[in-house]
Amino acid sequence: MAQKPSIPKGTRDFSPAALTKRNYLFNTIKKNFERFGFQPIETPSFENSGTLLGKYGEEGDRLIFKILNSGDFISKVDDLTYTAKNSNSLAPKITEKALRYDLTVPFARYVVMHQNEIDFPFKRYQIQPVWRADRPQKGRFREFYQCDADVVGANSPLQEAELVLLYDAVFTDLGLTGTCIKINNRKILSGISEVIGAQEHLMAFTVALDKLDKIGEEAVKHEMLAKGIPESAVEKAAPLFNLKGSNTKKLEILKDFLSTSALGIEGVHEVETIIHLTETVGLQTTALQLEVTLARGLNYYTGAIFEVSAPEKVQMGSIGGGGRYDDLTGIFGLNDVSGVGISFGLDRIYLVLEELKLFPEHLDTSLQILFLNFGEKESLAALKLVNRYRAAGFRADLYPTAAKMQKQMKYANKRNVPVVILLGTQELEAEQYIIKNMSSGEQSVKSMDDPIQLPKWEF
RNA sequence: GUGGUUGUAGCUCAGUUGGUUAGAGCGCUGGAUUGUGGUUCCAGAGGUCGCCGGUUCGAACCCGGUCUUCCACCCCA
Repeated sequence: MAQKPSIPKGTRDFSPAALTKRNYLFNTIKKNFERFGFQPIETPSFENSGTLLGKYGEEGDRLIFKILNSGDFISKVDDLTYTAKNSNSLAPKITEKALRYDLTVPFARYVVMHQNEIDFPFKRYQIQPVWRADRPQKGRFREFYQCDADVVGANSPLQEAELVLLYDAVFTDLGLTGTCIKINNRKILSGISEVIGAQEHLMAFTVALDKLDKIGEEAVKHEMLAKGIPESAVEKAAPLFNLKGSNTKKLEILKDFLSTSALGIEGVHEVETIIHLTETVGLQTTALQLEVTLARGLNYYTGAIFEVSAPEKVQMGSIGGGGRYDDLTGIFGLNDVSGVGISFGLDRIYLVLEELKLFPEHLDTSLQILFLNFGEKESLAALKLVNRYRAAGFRADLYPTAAKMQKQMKYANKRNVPVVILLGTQELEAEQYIIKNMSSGEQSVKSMDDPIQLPKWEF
């Protein structure tokens, strides 16, 4: 007996049923991307290590899958590095390529490489798998699809507003009501750290602040102090921990709080504009909410930050996120190209739709008609008929062998085929065939000459 | 990367203080039923108890390692 096959942890096979649903999700998102004027691109599964390393912080580098060089790579390593047995110094010498970790950095690379052929502003979308050497958990995999839409070369807040509308359009299309788009601005966060006198602790401050709704106020304060943020600063920031009320009210409080920080006020104005713009157009099913504690990990964001949370009735983290990054292409040598983008967490949205039973019932792209096989002569006639049905746009198939009728019927049953066509010896002689409805058991006889069409009870 | 958790038939799970030949339901195959599926009845196949090693007269059960699963961190979609 052969060894039992397996797949690496954090990876998945997709069955026909699951993939049909996934495709529905992909297609709905794609359709809306295109409606909003985004164009598709694809980039390679793996990039040169240098393109990816150092772009996601130390933590990110650890999670990048590195690809071993081909050939006799080990003999090319100098003795000193080899005998040192240090992974960190050895790895760069034997791995020159790495699997894509996200879509944003390769996109930045793409923009820089193709800057002369791109017409700015460039709106692109990209749906491709990415890989992370993470430890899997529920809704977290080592291979998963990301689904991004970004605009580069336009720094008007109109773009942010458009992206909010795009989120709304997609979730509305999917029938997913009750999602909440949380918005914040990096400049507000910088302004806060400036005002409370913790400028040099901006990162630690935002990371801790981001955890507020998860671990609570006390724990956040504790973490801030532990990270070296002065107690006076934490106390000063305290009023922001419980910022409640409408967006307008929060904006008022922030304006007051940040009055001494030019940067902070700029951020408040940006958020105000985005909220105003989307309110003018109107959101269908999602809510837009200013959330001062929203930070997000990626440190390339410089302006607006978004995060989408699933409807409250389902236990699921964020199902999307994004923001503005002014300097992204800067790391590849192209300055002053502002970008803003959002991302959809496909796997999580899938889980949410599944849990709320929001997938349409008639997604089935599987067989509509199965022709039973009664033997050589009969199947020949059936084959001709199958092709006529196919030409008429039906998904039709002929059972490949003249197996027992019971077996063929069972097969039709299991595959959920709604209609079975019987063309046996008697029918062949009479130049007829029988159409059978598998849910009602109803049958009707048709002549071979009749037009290709199913009775009314079908579909 | 840290700490914990899980693994028995295709699936969901039983399995006594370590004791002969490891069970059930569902599913699968065949038959009752040579041209009619879902129901019913009968029969059958299918397991190196995740893997490797150790303790023992004897291990699915105890111990160690490893892989896997899920969870909490870290981080993130």
